[in-house]
Amino acid sequence: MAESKIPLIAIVGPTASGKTSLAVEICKRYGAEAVSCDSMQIYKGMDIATAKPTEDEMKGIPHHLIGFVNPDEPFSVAKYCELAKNKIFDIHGRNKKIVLVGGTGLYYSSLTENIEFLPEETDFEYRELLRKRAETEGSQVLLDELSAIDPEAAAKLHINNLGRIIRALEIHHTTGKTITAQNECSKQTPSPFETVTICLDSRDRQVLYDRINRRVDLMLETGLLDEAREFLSSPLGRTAKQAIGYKELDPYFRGEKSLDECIENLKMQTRRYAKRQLTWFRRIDNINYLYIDDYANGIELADAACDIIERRGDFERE
RNA sequence: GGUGCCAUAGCCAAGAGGUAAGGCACGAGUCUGCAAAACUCUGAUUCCCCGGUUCAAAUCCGGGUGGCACCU
Repeated sequence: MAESKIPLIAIVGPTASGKTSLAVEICKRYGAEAVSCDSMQIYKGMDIATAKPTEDEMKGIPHHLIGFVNPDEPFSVAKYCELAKNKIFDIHGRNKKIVLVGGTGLYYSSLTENIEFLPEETDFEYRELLRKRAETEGSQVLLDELSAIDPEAAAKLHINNLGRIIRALEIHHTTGKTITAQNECSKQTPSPFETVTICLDSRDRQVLYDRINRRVDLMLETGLLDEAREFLSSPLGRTAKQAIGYKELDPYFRGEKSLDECIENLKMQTRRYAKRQLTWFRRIDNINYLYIDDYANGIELADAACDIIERRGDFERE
């Protein structure tokens, strides 16, 4: 049974932990292709802020699902999973191995756990309606309504988490099922993948934070300001506009804050993002941790990664 | 040298005799169609130091130390 599954190597971890270079090294060793698992690198442009791998960094390894969506288009986990699955089947069909690489925990989990998304689950107008009702009647009214149809879901939601309360009601509205039941249904089909996951982290948090700070400085040196100026002046979808790296610089362009203040804030937001990423991966079982401060260089780190990968027996080096 | 103001958590900061607000950061956590988002939890046995007044002092008084401002 397990043999019919597609073996997947996944490299995850917080931003600036070195996923890209490790993934490229692993791809080289196993003759694999890289599939991105990143909610922001999917967009065209946005190269510097999202730290997209450059041609140089890719070292000839094909990278998929990077830079193919316009920033004014909304995107979603559901779309990601559909595209990623197709990509993986395609690569596997060509008898190549796959390395999934990226730091978007939701995308990673949904793909590897094979969460099923149905086509009729969204209704933006209804969402808007609920949002207006929350303004006039208060969130508690909506939470109470949810409690009446799905007490389990309501019990787990905090009153301030309006977005999730609305989503739970929206699902009931569009599918007739509670979100609790719906979530149960969405994980009925077993995953077609057999995944070995490696999460990069640092034993000393400061090591990671120093890398983040340095990388932001590097982004500035390579033209982040120009990219941000252009980004902020073009139409944006609701996903892309959340990217870290542009909105933090906006107060500077508007003359409201000094550049230094904005840069400090950008670094801080990036550090906090890294922390949330770690929280996400921490609660997933069967993740192998590799600590970047345990290794002298990328080769040693890749050797350690290969040891973990080969223990599973699905992979042979080329 | 003189005068005035200030000193509260890592940072910003309220409190003005009745037993230490709040914000940010840090740390931890939640997560099923916006996820680089959104949301939750968490910190001072003590208010620069010493002494005094008082049933009671971060709050009042005296002295010291440090900072800022102005004057000579």
